[in-house]
Amino acid sequence: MSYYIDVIIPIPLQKLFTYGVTSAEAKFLKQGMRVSVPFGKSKIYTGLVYAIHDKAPVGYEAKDIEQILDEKPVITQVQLQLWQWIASYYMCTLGDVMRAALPNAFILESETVVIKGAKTIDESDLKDDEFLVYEALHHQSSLKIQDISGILNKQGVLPVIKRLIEKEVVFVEEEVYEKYIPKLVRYVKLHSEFTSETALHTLLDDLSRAPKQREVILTLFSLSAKTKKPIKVSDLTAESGASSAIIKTLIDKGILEEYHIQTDRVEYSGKETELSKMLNEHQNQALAEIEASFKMHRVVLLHGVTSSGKTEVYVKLIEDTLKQGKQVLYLLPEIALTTQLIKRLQNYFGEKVSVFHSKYSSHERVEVWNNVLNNQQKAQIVLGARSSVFLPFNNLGLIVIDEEHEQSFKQFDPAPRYHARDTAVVLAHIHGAKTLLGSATPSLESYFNAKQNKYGLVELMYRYNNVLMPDIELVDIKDKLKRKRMTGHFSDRLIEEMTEALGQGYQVILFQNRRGFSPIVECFTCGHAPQCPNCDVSLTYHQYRNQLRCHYCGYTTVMHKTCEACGSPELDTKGFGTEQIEAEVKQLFPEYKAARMDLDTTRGKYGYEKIITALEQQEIDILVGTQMLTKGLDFRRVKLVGIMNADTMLNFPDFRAHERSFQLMLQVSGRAGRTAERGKVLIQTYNPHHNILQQVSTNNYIDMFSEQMNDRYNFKYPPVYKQIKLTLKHKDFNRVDTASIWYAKSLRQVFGDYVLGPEAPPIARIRNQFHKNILIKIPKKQSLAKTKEAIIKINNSFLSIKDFRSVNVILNVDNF
DNA sequence: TCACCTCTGACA
DNA sequence: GTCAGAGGTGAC
Repeated sequence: MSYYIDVIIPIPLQKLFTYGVTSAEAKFLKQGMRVSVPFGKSKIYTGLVYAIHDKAPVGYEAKDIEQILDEKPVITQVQLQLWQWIASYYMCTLGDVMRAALPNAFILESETVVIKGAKTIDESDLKDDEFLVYEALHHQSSLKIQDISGILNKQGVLPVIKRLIEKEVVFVEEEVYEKYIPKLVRYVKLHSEFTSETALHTLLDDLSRAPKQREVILTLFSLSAKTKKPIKVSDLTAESGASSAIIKTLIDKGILEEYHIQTDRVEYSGKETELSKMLNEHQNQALAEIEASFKMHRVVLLHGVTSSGKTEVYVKLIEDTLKQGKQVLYLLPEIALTTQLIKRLQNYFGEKVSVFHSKYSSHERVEVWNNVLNNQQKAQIVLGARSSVFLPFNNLGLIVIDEEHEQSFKQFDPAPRYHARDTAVVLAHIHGAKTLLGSATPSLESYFNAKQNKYGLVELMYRYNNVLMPDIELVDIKDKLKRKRMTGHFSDRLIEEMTEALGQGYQVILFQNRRGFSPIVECFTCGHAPQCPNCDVSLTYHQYRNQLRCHYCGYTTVMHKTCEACGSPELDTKGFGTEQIEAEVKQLFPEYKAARMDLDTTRGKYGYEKIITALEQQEIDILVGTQMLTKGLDFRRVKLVGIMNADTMLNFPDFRAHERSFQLMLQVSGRAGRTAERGKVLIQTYNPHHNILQQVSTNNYIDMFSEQMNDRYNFKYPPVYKQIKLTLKHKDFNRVDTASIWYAKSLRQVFGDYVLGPEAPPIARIRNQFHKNILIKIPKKQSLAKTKEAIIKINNSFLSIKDFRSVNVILNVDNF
C-alpha cells in the first residue's frame, strides 16, 4: 500500500499539495510536523503536514518528500484550528497563514548556488557578463543568484547562468540552510587527568616557565571555588585578563577541556520577584466585577481612564490564572512594548515572562516558541505584539488585550489581514480561556459588543491616588491668527503655558501627527510642487537630511534650492510636520532641550528606548512627536501636553476619523500630570466647536459613543454593519478601471445597494500601481459565510477573464 | 532573424 | 514565491 501526505506550502495557493511517503514515514509523521519537499522545477520548500492518508491522487503522480524535519509536531491541533478560522474569516489561504504564523527560522527554503565546473575554457569564448561571473568564481567557491545580480548589476541573470551551464563552465546546486542555530556558550574545565592533587602540583610546576598560563589555571581554581558552577570561557578571560590565545594553547595542550552548553538567548536576570501591589478600593471592586462577569461572559471589556491602574488589575488576574497552572497571553500594540512595561511585569513575575515581538531576532523567536510549546516555566506569561496569537499555547487560561482600541492590532499587508484582538477572542474560545480587553478609550465595536451584552463591561473611572484628570483647553487658532497672536504654529496661550511649565522644571510634550518638515513644497512663481514619480502624492520635505521623501514608496531625492520647473529661487512650504515644530521650539525656547520622536528618529533596535530614557532622566525638556507618544508611556514630570493641530486628524477621509481622533487626543492628554500636580492640555484647532473636541475636553466617552453610533447606524458602517473592502491594483489605469467596474457590477447583482464603488482612493497611484476600491457592507442578519462564498464565486469568474487576470485583487475583511 | 524582455501559468 | 516557455519587441 502507498501512503500520502497533504501539506501546506507557505505560498498564497488555495490548494494543499500531496506527496508520497513510505509506510514507515507515514507511521512516524503526525499532523503539524514539518517536512521538506521538492516544489516546482528545482526548489525545496518547507511543508506542514496537514493529513496523512492512503488515497492516491488522481491525474498526477505525487512526488516523494525529501526529508522529515521534526521529531514531534511544532504546530498543535488547536493552532491548526485557529489557522483555519483565520483563512476562512479573513479570506486568505492556509499558506498565507503559515507564513505569518511560523517564525521565519522554521521555514527553510532552498537557494540556488552556482559552483565552478571542472572544465577550463578559453576565456575568449565567453561574453562580457559571462566572463565576470567566471572571474568571480576564481575568488569565491560558490555564488548565490543574488551575488551574481550584484556583480553584473542587473536583475535577470538567469539567462547568463544558463549559457554558462551549457558551456559546462559552472553547475548549480540547491542548498538548504538550517536557519535556526542554537546559541552555544563555551565552557572550560580542567582535564580529568589533572584532578588529583599530585598531578596538579606537577602541572603547576611545569607551567612555572609560562606564568600567563599558570595564572589562568589559578584563576580557574578561584572562580570554581567561588561560584561552584561551570566556568564560562568569557568569565575566565575577563577574570584572569588572559587573551583567548593563551586559553587556546591550554586547550591544545590538553590541560583544559572545552565544552558547550546550549543556552537561551532570551534570558531574564533581574532581581527578586516583587510582590504585586495592593489594589485600592476602586481597583478591587473592578477586579471583583471582572471575576463575576467572567462567570457569564467569555470576554470582558475593562473601560478604565488613563492612570487608573489597569495594569495592577491585570496582574492580579494573571496571578490567579498562573495559580491554576495555566498560560497567559498579554497582547499589546507593538509600539507599547517598551522596556517600561516589560520591566514592570518582570518585577512581579520574574522569569515566568517571555517577550515576543518583531524587533526580536528570528533565533530569539524560535526559543520563545519552543518554550511555549513545551510549556516551560519561563513561558507561562507571554507578553507580545499581534503575531503572538500564533504561538503554540497548549494550556491557555487568560488573554489580556491592553490598549484594545489600537488599530495596529490589525494587519494590513500582506495577507493574512487579521485583527489580533478578534483572533485572540477566537483563540481563547478554542482553549476555553477568558479574554480581558482593556482601554481608556475602547473601540466602538468593543463597547458596542459590551452594550449588546455580548461582552461583559467593567468600568474603572477613578485615577490612581485620585489624581485629577488633566485640564483640557481648546485654543481657536483662526481667532488667534486674526488677532496676530500666533508665532509660527504656536498660539500665545501655548507659549504662555509652556513657559510656565518649563519654568517650574516640568516637561512638555507636543503632538503633531505628521512627520517630516512640511508635506508640500510649492514654487511661489509657477506653483509647481515636486511629486513622487511612482505615487500620486507630493513629496514631503525633510530638513535634517535636506531631502524630499515619499512616505508611501520610500522614494527620496535631494531638495533643490530653486524650483525644478521654472528655476525660481522662492519656494514655499505648506503644512507642517514634527520636524518643523521641533525647529520652531528650538527658536522659541533656545534655553531648553528639545527632541523629536517619530519614525525617523526611532529606527534601530534601541532608537525608541534611547529617547524614552532621555526623557525619564530629564535630559529632554520638550518632546515633539507623532502618535508614537500615545502608547502606554508613564512619565512623571510631564505637566503640559500641546496638540498642535487637531483638524488634520478630524478631517481625515475615513469613517473612523472622529473616533480615532477622540482616542488619540485623550491618549495623548493622558500623558500629562500623572502624579500629584494636575496636568494641562492645550488643543489648537480652527474649529473649537467641533463635537469631538467638546467631548475630548470634557472626557465624555459616552457622548462620543452614542453620537458616533448614531452616524454608524445612519450610514451603515461598522460595528452596525460588517464590511469587506476589495482593492484592485494594476499598473495600467484603464485595465483596473474596466476590471473594477466589472467587479462592482457583478457584486451588485448579488448584494445590490450594499456595494459601494468602484472608487479611486485619495492616493490613486502607489508604487506605480493604480488602485480602485470597492466596499461591501454586510447587514448583521446576512450570513457572513454565504457572503464570502458569493464573493469567492465572483472572484473566480473574474479570474477566468483573460484581461483581468493580471489585476491584483486584495480582499480585506473588517478593513478598519 | 535573433537576442532580449514581459507575461502567464503551473507547481503535487 | 519561482521558473520555464510563450509571445512580443526592437536592433542589426
